[in-house]
Amino acid sequence: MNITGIKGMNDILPGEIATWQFLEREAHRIFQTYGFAEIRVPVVEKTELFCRSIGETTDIVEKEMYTFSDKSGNSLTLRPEGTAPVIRSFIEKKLHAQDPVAKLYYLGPMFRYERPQKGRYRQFHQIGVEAIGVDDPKIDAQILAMLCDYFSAVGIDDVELHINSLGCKECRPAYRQALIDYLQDRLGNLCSDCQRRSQTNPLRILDCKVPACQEATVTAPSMLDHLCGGCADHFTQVKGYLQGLAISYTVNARMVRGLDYYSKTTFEMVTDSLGSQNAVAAGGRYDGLIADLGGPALPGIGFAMGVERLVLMKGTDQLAAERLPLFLAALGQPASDRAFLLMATLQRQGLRVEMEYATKSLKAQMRRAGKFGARYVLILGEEELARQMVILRDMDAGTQQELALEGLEEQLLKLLSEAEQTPAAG
RNA sequence: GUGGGUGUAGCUCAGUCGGUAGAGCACUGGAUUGUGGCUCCAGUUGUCGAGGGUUCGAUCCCCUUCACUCACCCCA
Repeated sequence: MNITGIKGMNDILPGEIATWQFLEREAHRIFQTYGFAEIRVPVVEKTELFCRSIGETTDIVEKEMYTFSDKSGNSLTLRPEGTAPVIRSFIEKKLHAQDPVAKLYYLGPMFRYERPQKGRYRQFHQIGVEAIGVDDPKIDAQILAMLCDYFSAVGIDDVELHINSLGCKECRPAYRQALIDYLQDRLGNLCSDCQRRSQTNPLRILDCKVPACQEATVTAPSMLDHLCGGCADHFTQVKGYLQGLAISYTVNARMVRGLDYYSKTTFEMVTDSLGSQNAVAAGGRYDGLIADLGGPALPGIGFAMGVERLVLMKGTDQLAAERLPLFLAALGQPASDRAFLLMATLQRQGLRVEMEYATKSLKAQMRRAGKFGARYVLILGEEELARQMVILRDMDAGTQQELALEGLEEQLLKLLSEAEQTPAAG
């Protein structure tokens, strides 16, 4: 039996890497435009970090973490999300001492032991953003604007922005109790999952997919009606700024977050093109988290995007591979050696060149050049070499010309840079 | 953790009412002694997911198992 990869952990193969690089490149470009700086934190942290930040009773902490002991007996965990490590670093490195506002982004693999399905894997990748130190609703709106900007930049428009407010530690407990009271005499109408949720996470019942549960809760109290003055004002201002920025959104009072640290503004970028894993990006405000982790009492807000889900939506055959400018076809060993040197010289000049390594028929080499989509093929034939010449074939026009071997590199570089100015139709 | 679906060539799949397999694409070569994309011709590729059972004989039937996949759950 061959050694196989691990369930739910995928290889990202050359054929799909162009999409990944594109999505990452656009993230770097846009986030930096908005003043965010990249931060890279380890993939492994002390287990305690995630227990304290995500919440001891969440599914992530209770049953989905890759936790193990290292050789000194420390309990370590592969990060299941990116916010906690970034905040840990922020506190530990005292980034707040240098600048009261920190705008950070990160990208990389996360790990959760879940049953894999479409858009959900055990090693998955997130691109995330954290803005720390600002409680003004302007930053909420700006984060959302940046998120929308990203989606339009990468050409994914089949998404909808949903926003909500979860209140704060002042107003949420009262709402939670009001909801529990409401559900008390309706428990019989709820699905078995929701009966369980009524004990563990009553807010979750609001976005249960079972129609009966939706019907049973149509008149349920809304968090938005129970926000305290500060939270209600904050949410109103966020919506106002979004309108000012012409960002369309849907208020979804039933949207809940899976991690305990969220407060006030929460949001999701959802789609119906991914099956059941419909959130392609999600986030929210986490005003208590930094203090909870032993740092200064600073507010924060952020989001994470699931890269696999972005890739699924973007597709991997959209981005055509850049065509090859030049392919070298050589006939005979001396010509092949010559071509090899020429290829190396041109590559050092920054030109992308390919050749056939084995000695094969010209037909086979031309076929290979065609497969690369080569713009030009340089044929180093034995007869021409004897005359100190080579043939340059224009693959689009089907024409060819002889070039002198002397000064060939300069001629090629000149010709190819001209061809680049006026790209022919593929 | 629970439930459904699927495992046959590198890929997408067909097939054998049980007699150890085929198509298209891809790949290689040829038609053009040294010229790609179109066309035509030829060729190569399989432990028929694994283990066991029934049988003269199993890729096909039965059992077990593993893998993949979708959904529940959960979430990016």
